[in-house]
Amino acid sequence: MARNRIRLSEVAREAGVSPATVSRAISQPDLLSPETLARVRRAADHLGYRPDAAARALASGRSMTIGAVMPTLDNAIFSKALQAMQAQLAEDGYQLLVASHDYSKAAEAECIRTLLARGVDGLILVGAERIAEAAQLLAQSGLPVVMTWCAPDGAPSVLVDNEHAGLLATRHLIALGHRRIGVITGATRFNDRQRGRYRGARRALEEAGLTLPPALACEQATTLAGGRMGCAQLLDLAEPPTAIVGGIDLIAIGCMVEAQARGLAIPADLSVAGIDDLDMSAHVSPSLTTVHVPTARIGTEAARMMVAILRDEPGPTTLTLPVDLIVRRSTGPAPARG
Amino acid sequence: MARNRIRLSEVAREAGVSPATVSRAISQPDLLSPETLARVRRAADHLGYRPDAAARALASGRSMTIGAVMPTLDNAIFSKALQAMQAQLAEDGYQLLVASHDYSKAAEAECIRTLLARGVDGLILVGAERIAEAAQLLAQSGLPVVMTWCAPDGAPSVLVDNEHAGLLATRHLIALGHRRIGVITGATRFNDRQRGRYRGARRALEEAGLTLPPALACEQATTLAGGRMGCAQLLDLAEPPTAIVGGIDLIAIGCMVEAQARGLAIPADLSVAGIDDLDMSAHVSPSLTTVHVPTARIGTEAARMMVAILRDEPGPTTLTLPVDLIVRRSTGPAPARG
DNA sequence: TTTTCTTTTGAAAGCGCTTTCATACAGAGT
DNA sequence: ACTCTGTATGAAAGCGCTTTCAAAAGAAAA
Repeated sequence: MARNRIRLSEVAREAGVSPATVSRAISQPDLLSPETLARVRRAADHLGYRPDAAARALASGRSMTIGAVMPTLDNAIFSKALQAMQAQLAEDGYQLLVASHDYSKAAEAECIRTLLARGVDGLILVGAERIAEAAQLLAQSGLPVVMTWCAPDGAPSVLVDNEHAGLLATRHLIALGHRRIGVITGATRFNDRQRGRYRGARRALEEAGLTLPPALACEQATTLAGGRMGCAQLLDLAEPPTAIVGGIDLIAIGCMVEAQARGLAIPADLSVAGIDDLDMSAHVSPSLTTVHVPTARIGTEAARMMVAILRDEPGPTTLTLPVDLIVRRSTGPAPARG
Repeated sequence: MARNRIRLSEVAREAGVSPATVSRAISQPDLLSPETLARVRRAADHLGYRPDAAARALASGRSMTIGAVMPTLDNAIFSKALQAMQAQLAEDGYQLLVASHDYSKAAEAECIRTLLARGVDGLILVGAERIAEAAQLLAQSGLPVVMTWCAPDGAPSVLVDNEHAGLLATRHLIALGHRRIGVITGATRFNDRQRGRYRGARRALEEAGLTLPPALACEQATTLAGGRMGCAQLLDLAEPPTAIVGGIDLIAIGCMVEAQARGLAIPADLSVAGIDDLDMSAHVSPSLTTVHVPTARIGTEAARMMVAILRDEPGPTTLTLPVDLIVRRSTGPAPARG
C-alpha cells in the first residue's frame, strides 16, 4: 500500500475541521452543514485525497467488497454474468472479489474460506451444491449469501428454471415430430444446472410417452469439442437420433459442426437445440434454436439483491427469471419415418 | 465483516504466548522455536482462527491483493488469462481484484483509481494505451505494474508480438498464392493489440509487393457477428478477396460461417485465417488456421512476474512469448486466376 | 568466569479510519 | 428569560493486526 498517501487528518487540517468531520463528509454527507461539506470537499480535491480501503474496512467492519464464487471464468455465460455483476456492484460502490473453483467442491470450499478471510461483506455463489464444510463456513460466518442459477428453497437467490429450459427445448423437438431425441449434457456431478436441464428433457419425453434410452443420453465436456464428440457418438449408433438437445449452446453448436462435417444438413437430417442463447448462437449457420437464459441479468439482479440485503432494504429475496424458447433455423420437422 | 470472529489475541491466550508471537507464527514462522510454533498452530486450528485481512493490510501496508484491469471479461481470451492469473496468484497467497472497462479510456482510469484506493499491492494491465490521467495515477502511486499483450519499451511486461502474429497469418496466405487478401480487425482505436496485428498484415503484404486497398480492410466488433458482417461486406465487393485474415479467431470464424451460409466452400472458394487460437478454433469445421497466442500463459507469467517484483526477486522484467502459426483446414491454395 | 553474540519472546505503539459520546449553539415553545 | 429540542462538530477510543524495540536466555568466545 502506498505509504505516501494523503491521510484523512491532513485533509482535516487543510479544511480546518476535525478528522471526524472529514470522515462524515465521505460517508454521511447529510450530517454536515453545506458550508462545511463544501470546505472539506474542496480540501480533499485539492490534496487529491483517497481514503484507505483497508483502514475503512477495519474501522467500520464493512469492506464494501462482495465475493463471487464461480465455477469458471472460461465460459461465456459466467464471465458475462460476472461482468454484469461487477458493473452493478460498482454502481453501488462495491467491489467484486472473484474466485473460481473449476467445478471442484474442495476448491470451492477453499474459495469461500479465502473470501471470508478477505472480509467480504457478502457472497454471491453460482449453484447450490457444496460440501458440508463449505456450507458450514457460510452458516458460521453469518454473511449474506445470494445464490444464482440454482438454490434451495427459501435462500436468497436469483434463479432460472433449468428444468423448464430443458423441458422447453425438448418439447419443441417433440412438437416437430421427433421421436428419437438425443440429450447431451455437461457433467451432472456437482453441476445442478446441467442436472436440472437433463431432468427437464426427460420430463418432456415422459409427458409425450417417449423414453430416453441410455444410449441416447450422454455427458460431455461443456465445450464445442464436447458437443462434437457427443454428437459423433450418437450419430454412430445403429439408430441415430433425429434430433439432439444440448445442455448448453456450446455443446449444441459442436453438434452442428460435427453433423455438418459429416455431410448432414441441419435441420433436414438432424435438428439441434441448445440452452443458454449465447451471443454467437444467433450467428452460427444455421442459427441455433435455443432457450434464452438471461445470463447478464442474473448477474445484475444478484448484485442488486446483495446490495438490498446489505442495506436492509425490504424486497423479494428470491427471484426467478424467465427462460424462453427461441426458435431459429437449426430445428425442423422430423424426417419422414424410414 | 463478521464481528464474532476469533481474534489473534484469543489465540495468543489459548496458546499462552503474546499476540506478537501469534502474528509471527502466521507471517514469519522461522522466527519462532519449533515448539512455540506448534503450540500456536494447534491453538489456532483448535479455535478456527482466520486472520482479518483488513487489519493485516492496515498494519502491514500490504494487502496481498493484486488488481487486474481488463478490457472485458466477455471474451474468452481475457477471461482465460484472468483465470490463469488468479490461479497463479492464489498459489502465492495473493488475491485478485478485477475491474473491466469495456474499451473505454475514461472507465479505465476509473478502474485504476478504484483499485488504487482499494490498496492493491500491484496492478496488472492489459495493453499500454491509457489517458494521461491514468498514467499519472500509476506513476504517482509508485506501485509495481505489469503490462500484458502490449507495453512500451522497458516497462515490466508479458508480451506477445501482435505485429508478428498478423505477419505470420498473412504471409501464410500469400505463400498459398493469394493476392487479394481482406483484413478484418476489431476497432483499432484504444486497442493496441488489434492495431499491431493490422500492422503485421500490412507489412506482410508490402513485403510481397502487394497492397491493401481500403475496401479490403475493415473494422468490426470482435465477435462472431462482427466477423460475419465484415465478411459479407468483403464478399459483396465487385472483386472479393480470395482470403481473409481475422484480427481474432472469433471474427475469422464469423467469416467462415458467413461464407458457408452463402454456399462458398472453405478453403476452396475462400481461405480464412485467424489469430488467437481459441479452444474452439480447432473444432469448428473446417478447423481454423490461426496464430496461436499463449493466452493462459500470459496470465500465469504476468502473475509470476508481479510476485517476483513484489518480493524483490531478480529476474527479467520483460518477457515476450512466442506466437506460432497453426495451419489447419481453413486455408488452401488460391483459386486459379479467373 | 565474564563478555559478546544469537535466538526467542514480549510490550507497546501505531496503521488510517469510524463511531460513540459529549458539547455547543441555534431556534422553538412556554 | 429559560428550558427543550435538534443540528453540527469535536475528542477520543478503538477496529485487529504488524512491527519496532527491548529484554531474557542460552551459546559461543575470551
